[in-house]
Amino acid sequence: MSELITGQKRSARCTEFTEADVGRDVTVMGWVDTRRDMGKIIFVDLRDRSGIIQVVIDDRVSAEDFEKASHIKNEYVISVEGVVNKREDSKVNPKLKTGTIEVIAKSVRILSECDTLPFQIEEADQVGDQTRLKYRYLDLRSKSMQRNLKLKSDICHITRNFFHDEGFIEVETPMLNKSTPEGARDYLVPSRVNPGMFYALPQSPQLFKQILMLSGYDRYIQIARCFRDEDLRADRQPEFTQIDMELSFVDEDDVIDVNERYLKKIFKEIKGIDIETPFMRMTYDEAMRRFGSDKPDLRFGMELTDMSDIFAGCEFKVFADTIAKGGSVRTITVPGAANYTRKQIDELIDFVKIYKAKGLASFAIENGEYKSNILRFMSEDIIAKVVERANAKEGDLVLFVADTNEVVFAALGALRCEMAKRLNLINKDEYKFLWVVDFPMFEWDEENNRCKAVHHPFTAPKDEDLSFMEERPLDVKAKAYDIVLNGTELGGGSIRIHSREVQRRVFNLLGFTDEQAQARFGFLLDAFKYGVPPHGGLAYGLDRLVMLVLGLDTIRDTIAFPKDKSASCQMSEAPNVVDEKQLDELHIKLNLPEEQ
RNA sequence: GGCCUGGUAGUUCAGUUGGUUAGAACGCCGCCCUGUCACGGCGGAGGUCGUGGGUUCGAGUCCCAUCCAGGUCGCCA
Repeated sequence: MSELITGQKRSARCTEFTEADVGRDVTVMGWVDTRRDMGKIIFVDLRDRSGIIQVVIDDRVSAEDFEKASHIKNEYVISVEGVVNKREDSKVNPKLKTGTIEVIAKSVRILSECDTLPFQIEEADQVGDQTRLKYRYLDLRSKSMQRNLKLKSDICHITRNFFHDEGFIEVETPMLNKSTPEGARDYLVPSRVNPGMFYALPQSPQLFKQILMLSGYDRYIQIARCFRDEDLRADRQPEFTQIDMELSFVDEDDVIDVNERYLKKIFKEIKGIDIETPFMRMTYDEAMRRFGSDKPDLRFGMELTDMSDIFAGCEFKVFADTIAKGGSVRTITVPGAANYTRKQIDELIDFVKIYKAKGLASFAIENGEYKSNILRFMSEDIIAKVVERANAKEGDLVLFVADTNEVVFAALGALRCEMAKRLNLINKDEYKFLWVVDFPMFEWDEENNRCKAVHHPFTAPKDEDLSFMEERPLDVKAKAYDIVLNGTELGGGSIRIHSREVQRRVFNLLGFTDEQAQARFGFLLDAFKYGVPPHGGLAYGLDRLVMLVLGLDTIRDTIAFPKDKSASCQMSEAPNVVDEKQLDELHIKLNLPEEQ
């Protein structure tokens, strides 16, 4: 049975009624959240996106309508005409916003029935991901998903208002672009009218926003969809949304300043939290040295300590050799973990192996005694120095990793976070913002035996490093900055190169000939011949921002229709195969791997 | 591509050292109930234990392979 809405108009959403409406004739519509049938009286909790109001159906409706109502089940869509009634004190439900009132039905219509559900809506967030995503339309009815999407909408609204008030102009950039093989893999789109040619979906609006600066738009903002064909993670989707901006006639501090005010506003309006500005700033080098990470979580301590000078040339070959080869020995001091068992330490060893560390040495102070698997290699002098520098006290556990700096930082940086989690050292209500600045300009690409841009090739080097860029490229710092919140990178940006000369030098260092650079980024380089303002910008991952504000574990819970781990949509079954005919039109022949 | 964890009723899970007919909660179906709000009461249905193979007198449980899902490393200029 499916009745018409004809002649009815919804008075308001379920929880938009108050005691001021008592006595008023109203029409309410929504989904049946629960139904309590007492035989001659039926209670229905009617739900819409605003929440729940109780409807009472008894002999005040026609016999026909009562019969209808007795067959109502969960998630039926119904409409009820009735009168708002104030509940007696003993019948108030303090759990509902509308708990002091209810609607006494005069008539009931079943607008739509509902099959048996694959899962109960109120339990949706306990259901496995695959089932939730297959029936995403039901999952989206849940309180938590409705809250998440509403909050994301609010954040977008605040974002647009804030940047509009700051003089930013919102401009759309194209979805169909030229592919540039640098960086992440592109999603490709074949062009039917240009056989054999492909567009690429944007990984970010980077080049276009720089062009907009050159064209004089001065301050640009876009809430832009971006695409990257890389493997997925809990916090990574193949399509995601950036809050993308670019500003002209600025240096680093100007970009940082406007964004601190922006984040302050978001947290004030969304969470009611006053965030202190300016945020702390830390260079990349310091972040790596102290936390083993370029996105450190500052909500807890356990900083890394360099022990290399203490162990240089020591008896313990593993440490001594590592140091001699240019690596390092570093530690973290874990408070109150001296009683870790052999088994627990073994778990930690397995943990650091994920990050390529070959092992993990430990040193505990328990009941005034030293316990260590490397104690026999440590002289009293070394022990004293380690205890002092690690600031190790009774009950502490000092964990050592010896390897190349890269591996030591990765392993101890991750271990630091893991131990904080295990020891419950993280205050979930705390928000520690940090600007990580002065990223290196280049890193060495072993595979191609050349320099690679850490950020992207349009990032400006620090003014003071320009003079030695060709001699010592790996020492050059960039005018690049990341905004980090509680150990997650919320966004990043840089001041861009606006000098053709500097741009040419950077391309040369990256191993691009003028011709190659022209072939890939020609339109930008050409444009830059016609008067470029100094400019820079920043982009946030909107979905990640929402995830952090809401304290969610996965970015999927901030996206209405996300992809699963294999980048497929369980609901719509994208991607799918296409007709021969479609491929023929595109002049595409498939060359699939042989089925086993 | 590597590693880790998991896959048992519609859902979430339990299932002992391998041992009769695989359980619970919620949901679902039927009946009863005029103030419930996680309503309650009575009764009932529902499972090729992801798939294939192996070991065994006997496998949800052990072994091998494989598929699927999630996490993670690589990757993400």
